[in-house]
Amino acid sequence: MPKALKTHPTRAAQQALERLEALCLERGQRLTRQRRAVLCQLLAEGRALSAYELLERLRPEDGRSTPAGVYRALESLMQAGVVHRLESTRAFILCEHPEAPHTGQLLICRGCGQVVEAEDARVSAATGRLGERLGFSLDQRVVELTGLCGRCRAPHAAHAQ
Amino acid sequence: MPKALKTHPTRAAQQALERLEALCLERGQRLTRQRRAVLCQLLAEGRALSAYELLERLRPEDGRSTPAGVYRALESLMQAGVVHRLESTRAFILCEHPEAPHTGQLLICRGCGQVVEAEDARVSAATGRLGERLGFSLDQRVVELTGLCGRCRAPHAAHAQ
DNA sequence: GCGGCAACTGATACATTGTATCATTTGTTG
DNA sequence: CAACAAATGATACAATGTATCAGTTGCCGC
Ligand SMILES: [Zn+2]
Ligand SMILES: [Zn+2]
Ligand SMILES: [Zn+2]
Ligand SMILES: [Zn+2]
Repeated sequence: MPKALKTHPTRAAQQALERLEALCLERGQRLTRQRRAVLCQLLAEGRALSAYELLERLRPEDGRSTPAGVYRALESLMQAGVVHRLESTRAFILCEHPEAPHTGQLLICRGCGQVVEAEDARVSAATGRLGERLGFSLDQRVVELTGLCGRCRAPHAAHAQ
Repeated sequence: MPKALKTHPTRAAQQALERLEALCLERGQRLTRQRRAVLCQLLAEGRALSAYELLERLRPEDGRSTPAGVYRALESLMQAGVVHRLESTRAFILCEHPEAPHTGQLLICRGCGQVVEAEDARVSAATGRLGERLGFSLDQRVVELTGLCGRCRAPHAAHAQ
């Protein structure tokens, strides 16, 4: 009788979690204890985490977590389209727009670690056409733009969190 | 008296090597034995290699090569703009257009491993504008498009090389 | 050429990230 | 409940990348 792991999410987070869980099921992924736990942690953290950072956070609640387990859970969640992997930082983050599966762009701030997910039509069109022009049929598009976000670039602004 | 490593490049490769070496020097990188050796191997191989594949190939000629040494050489060559790192495969490849430092796009074939480097104005413009729109000042743009190249997609074509 | 200094190297150890394997457990289906 | 596929637990290992520090090398001005 494996009950859900104890977490204390806010009401909104709870709803977000349910929405993500529904999407996983719709897309043919079983939603198991480990997968739910990974989802919870990513939601609670609100930023990108490495697989081993996830593991650290899961261990206290489930001493049986292992690297392989975490990677397997992440694999399933990426399959379901609710998690993305950041290739340039080797981290994982919740999808911000999981309703429709998509090929997005990720903007990563060096300063605060913030990741913003975009779905820019011009970028998508341009990369698609580039593939065509060079005779490639693309099945994965990694677009990761790194720099400083507005807040981190502001000259002497108080660090408003 | 560390003489240059023994390699037997073609005449054309030799010229390419000299051109790359000149660029490294122009851009303020010392061109040492290890760096030259890494450059040679990448040129000889003509495809992307992981740091440890490079190490395997360097060891026979220079038993003192170490992972740290290879990574340091690669770091310098990337600084000089003559080598790129493929984030999505964790490999390194010679730049095809090293004359002008650039933010290019890489197309990677799953079938044959071929990497094609592009400098598409529309993609560059679109990613640049996306960054601006979201208030980011970008300093790195990773655009890696993976799929099947024309040859690998050809239905029953003979494997013409 | 020669001293002095910064950059680079060699050596070693270690840190991080990701997989393989296989016996066991769990969930679903009939 | 039986049977089967999927997922897990446990363990070990593979692949990728860094830290440290003593010693060496290349460069620059004399
Ligand atoms: Zn997304
Ligand atoms: Zn920021
Ligand atoms: Zn290039
Ligand atoms: Zn191909």
